[in-house]
Amino acid sequence: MMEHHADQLIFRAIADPTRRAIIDMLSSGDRSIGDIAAGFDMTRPAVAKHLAILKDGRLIDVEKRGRERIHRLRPDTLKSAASWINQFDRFWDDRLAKLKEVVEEKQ
Amino acid sequence: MMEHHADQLIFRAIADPTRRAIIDMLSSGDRSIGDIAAGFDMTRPAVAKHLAILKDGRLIDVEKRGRERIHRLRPDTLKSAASWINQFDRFWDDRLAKLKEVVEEKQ
DNA sequence: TTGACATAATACCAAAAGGTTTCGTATAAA
DNA sequence: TTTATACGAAACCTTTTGGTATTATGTCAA
Repeated sequence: MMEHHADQLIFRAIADPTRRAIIDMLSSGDRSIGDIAAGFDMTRPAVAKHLAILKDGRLIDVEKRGRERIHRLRPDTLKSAASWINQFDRFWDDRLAKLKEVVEEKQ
Repeated sequence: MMEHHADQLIFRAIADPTRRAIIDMLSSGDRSIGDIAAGFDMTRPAVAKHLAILKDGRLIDVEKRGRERIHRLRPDTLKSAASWINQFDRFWDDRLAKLKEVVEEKQ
């Protein structure tokens, strides 16, 4: 089951809780680095690093507007991660069905 | 949007490509550490550490059987990660619909 | 009982991650 | 034109991560 390099960048991007919080924040509207940093107890360069990693994972796009950089969540990329996770749906169903059988037997 | 510590352990567990490969491997059957290590170019202690992290994230269960430890994928835990990702479904749909509008306007 | 085997536990190492401070540059505003 | 602002980039520090090698322990098998 060979995996693409791009997938690894996505998983790396969502591995950090700060970056997931940034994703949550951007889902309610586009923001500059300063706006985002204001929501965290962290310096701007630190936030900028997180944003660079999110950009590497193609989870956000950046648009230069005047002296600001507006960060916008991409509407598609997270689906790659979702699809890996969802391949276990059949596994879950099978296992939970077996568990149900065992439980019902014991009654 | 406060997040549970347990969630962080799950994301940490799936962040590493070796651990995702182990998850894939275990989805086709339970295995001992030695079995798993045979599938990787890596020493047994290294694999054992990955398994410990997967266990912390409650993605696998371990059963002591004789002198072996059998590792079994849990059928439920990955759903927490899936649910975080899936909360963006509405966002994707909205954005893609808007993109479609823009594209059609330009034609 | 003795030897082989599966794993645990520990110590150790290099590289990556996550943060800071400092300084430089481009743009906006006075 | 001068000043303030938003950001980039680099240097640096500390902790975590992912790996190794080594040694110890418990269990099976001859």
